[in-house]
Parts: sequence; structure tokens; C-alpha cells
Amino acid sequence: MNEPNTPESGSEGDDSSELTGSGLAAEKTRRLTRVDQLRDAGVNPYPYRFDRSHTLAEVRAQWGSLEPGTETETAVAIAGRLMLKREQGKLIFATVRDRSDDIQLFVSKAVVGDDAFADIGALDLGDWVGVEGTVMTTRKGELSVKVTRLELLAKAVRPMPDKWHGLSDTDTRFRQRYADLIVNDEARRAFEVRHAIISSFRRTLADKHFVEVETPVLHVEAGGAHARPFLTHHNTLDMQLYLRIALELHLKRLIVGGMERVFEIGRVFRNEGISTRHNPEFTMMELYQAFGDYSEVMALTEELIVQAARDSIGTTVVDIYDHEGTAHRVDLAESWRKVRMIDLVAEKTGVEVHPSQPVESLRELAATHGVSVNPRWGSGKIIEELFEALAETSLIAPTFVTGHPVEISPLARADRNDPFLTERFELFVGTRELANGYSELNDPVEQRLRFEEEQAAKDAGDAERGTVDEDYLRALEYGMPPTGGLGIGMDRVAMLLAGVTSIKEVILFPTLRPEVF
RNA sequence: GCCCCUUUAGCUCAGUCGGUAGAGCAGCGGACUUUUAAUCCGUGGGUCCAGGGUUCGAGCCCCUGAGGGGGCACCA
Repeated sequence: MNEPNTPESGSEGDDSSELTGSGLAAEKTRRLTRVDQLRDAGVNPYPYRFDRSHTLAEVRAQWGSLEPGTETETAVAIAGRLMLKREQGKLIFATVRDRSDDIQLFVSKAVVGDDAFADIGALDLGDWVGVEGTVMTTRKGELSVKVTRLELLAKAVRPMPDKWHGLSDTDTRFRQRYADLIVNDEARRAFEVRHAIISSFRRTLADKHFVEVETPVLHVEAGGAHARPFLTHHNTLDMQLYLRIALELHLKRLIVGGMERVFEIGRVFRNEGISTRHNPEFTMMELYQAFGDYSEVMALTEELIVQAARDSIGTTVVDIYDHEGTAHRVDLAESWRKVRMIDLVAEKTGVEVHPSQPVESLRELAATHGVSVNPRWGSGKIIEELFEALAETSLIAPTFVTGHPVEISPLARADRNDPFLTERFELFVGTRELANGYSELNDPVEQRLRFEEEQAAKDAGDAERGTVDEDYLRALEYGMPPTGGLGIGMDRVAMLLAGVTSIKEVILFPTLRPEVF
């Protein structure tokens, strides 16, 4: 913001700065002066409520097909923000917007009288108004409310962004999301899509008898994923706490407890870089289903997302962008490819790979493809690196990548046919990971060994590896039924269905450096 | 952390070769009883992101820094 500080513009009764200083200061002074005038005239510029009879969409639904030049006797009460104003002698046309639609106001001096006409003329763009009037159409057929009474509901003392261009500066759009939402239809639409997706997920899961739960955000140990956590501190307990990086370990404790089908839609926090695909806080949906395995969860993943597409954008056909920004039209309703990670690597390298192979041979393969490897990595981790470097960018249409090596999947159960692989999948769409799930490891002895390997890697200097979660192991010792689990990045699903390429477009207030005022 | 781009009026944007700041919208004054980003006439509004340098002279050139964007790195 380059806006100069104008303390005098905020103080009532000081009009010495009127029409001086910057345009913004003068404008705010003028509008604040209008607020004073209204109060002096006994009008509250910020009244307490307004009872409307119709939303604007309801008005349009009921009277949208009136013939041009029709006057009705139907009285309505509507409310919204004044977006446009066209004064024409003894008539004023104005556009009012509520969250459902826009509608035109038709104000005639002969109808409302001289004083009210002057008051309406004195409204500023951005003011909130409540309107009583009758439904009509103009000669050109524009559906309008012929105003009989107009009440200021809240005075705007700061001018709105450009009425035609809206806001384009991304910095201002993300910081002042309120202004972005006022003027940019696309911004509003993205968040409507996001809401529709989340509500669709809840419906789909409720139909399948999943129970929605809330588990702690403050964790003693940040587990369930490989990521650097945020640190915080509780004063009374005088202890360090982490913000959660995943929902997984608490939800599986609930499966142990016999809740059978649980899910949570919640914020997780990862102390990592910011990009078009990453925000430090983002929303995960995780679910766990007793007596299921990963193949069942894959089917559910597909169902959740396809249904969310229908519910949010009314179609399953979407444009998916590859890593170069080229759009590919894909019908999500066509069944999704399933392919093992090792087969994708074999496809790209022409060499069969498997985590049972000696690490030296995989290091050589990595070197021939220019993939650098950490000496601590085992065969499984190198295979994952090869996959990410060689295969990930080719995954445009929804693809389940399955069979991750055990080494990189400490919470997933080994493949029933191959002890080196897990019954795990990651869903990739448009080269991005959208979901991750597996047949959950429920053997407490095996889980302890996996945790100990994580701890050893962490102790050896790999900061993002896990620790031994003794309470979680205790829970498993009580017995967890066979379980399928899933995590979906809701922000990325929202990006996919809203058709945007930056995660900031689907997060209302993305993380930014603090603004200097 | 590295590289590239960007920052001019409240908003959207021009700004030539380095010669002292422009438009549209919004605002203000005026005209107009069916407009549609209304139109027409008149008019006010600037820390050119910040600091430093070169120059007779910097929005423009150079250096440093800041915000934002994109890419890389990082990233179950």
C-alpha cells in the first residue's frame, strides 16, 4: 500500500483538509462529512437491521421473464451494496448487489419526492442500502425495482476499486480480500466452488455413515507426515507444542476406539516454502474406514471428487493444467488409471526397479538420469526420487500411483503379495499430488519397528522424519481392525475444480508478509 | 536461499531519446424522465515503493533495500 497516513481524515469535524492532500484523503473526508450531515439530520448512517423480503436471485427467479415495459404492484424489500449509479435528470438508475445477484434500481423523483431523490443522489458507490419498491421492467426490458423508499444501511467511507476493471494487483487482492470479493466475480466464484466441494464431501460421507470429528491441532509430537512443523508454547503447562502436520494418528486412535468410520476436515500446518501449490496452512480431509483396504479407499476417493465436481461446477469435464501451463480437457468421470510407482519408473528408464534391489544399482540408475541421491537413502527412497524426477510431470489425467516402497511409507501396511511394497496410493492430477491413502498398518510390533527406523533417520540428521509415538503404539496394542485411510488436499481439489492455477485463489487470506501501514 | 519480472493518482493503466506527470474510471460543479461501464460540459487530486549515486537535470540510467508475482530449491 502506498496510501499516505492521513490521521486528520479520520477525525470528525475537522474539515480543514477537505479537497486537499491526496485524492483518497479528500474522498474519505468528503464521505465522513456526509456521515456527519446525516447524523445532524437525525439519520443513523449505520442502522441496526433491515428486513428483506427477497434476495436478488429470488426476485430474478420470480420476475425475470417480465415483458419489457411492465409495471407490477408487487412490493419487495431488498438489500445490497450500491455498485453503479447512473443519474439522468429526474431519474436515477443504480445497480445493487447482494451475494446472489445484481439488480437495477429505478428511482424517479416524481415517486420518491425531492428530498429522498437528493439523498439517493448523494449515495456513494459502495454504500449498503435497503430498498422497498415494486418490481418492474424498463422499456429495454431490464428487471428493476422501482424505489418507493431507500434506507442507508451502512455508509462506505473508502472508495471501491475500479468499477469496470476491479482489482488486478495480486498483492492488494490477497491482502484486501474484502475488496477483491466486492469487485471480482471470479474471486467470489472460486470460493463458492470451494464451499460446494466441502459440502459435497460432507454429504457423500454422511450417506456412507462416516462420523465427522475434531481432533487436536496442538500436538506434543508432530506425526503422520514428513514435514517440518510450526512450534508454539503453552504458558501454564510451560511446554513446547507443535501445530499438527496431519490428522492421521488421532483419527486412527478413534478407529481403535470402535468408531469404525470417521473423518475430519481440518487445517494442517507445514513450515515449508510458499508456492502456487503450497500455503503454510491448508485444509486436509482425512477419513478412516474400518474393515476396508486401500482399493476400497481408492474407489471412495474417485467417488468423492467426481461427485464434488458435479455439485460444485455441474460437470465432470475440467481443464487440467500441466507443469507448463497447457490446458488438457479431461472427463473426471472416466475411470482413473492405476499404476505402480515401480512400473512408472521402469516405463521412464527402461529398467525394472524394485526396492529389493541393492542400493548401489539404484544409485547408478539415478546418476544416469541426473537424479542426485542422499547417501542415507535406501533403495525405496531412491525409487521415489526417480518417480518424482521422471514420471510425475506426465501425470495429467487423474492417476493412482500405487505400491510405494515400505521405506517411505511408515504407516502403511505391506503389500499382501510383496513385502517390499505397501498397499498405498497417491492420486496425481495435473502433475500435483491431491490425495494419499493406504491399507493402514495395524500390527503394533511392526509399527514400532517402522517408528524406530523413522527415529533413527531423524537422529541421523533427517529433520523431517518421524519419531516413536508411544501413545499411538499403545492404542494399536488394543487392536485396530483392518482399516483403509485417505487424506485429500482440499485446497488442491478446489484449484482443480475452480480452474485456477494458484492455491492463493482458493484460500481466503493466504499467508503473506505483514503489510507496513 | 537463488534467478527473472514487477511497483506511477483511490482503482485500471500510459509515460518516447534523461528535459521537470498523463488518460479512463471514481470524486466535485453543471445538463438530462428509461439508463446499462449512460452520455455531454467544466474541474480538483501525485512521497512516480524506499534510500543512495551519476547528471546542469532522473518516473526513466546505476547501486542497495522492501513488497508482490513467477521459476528453481524445499515439500508423504
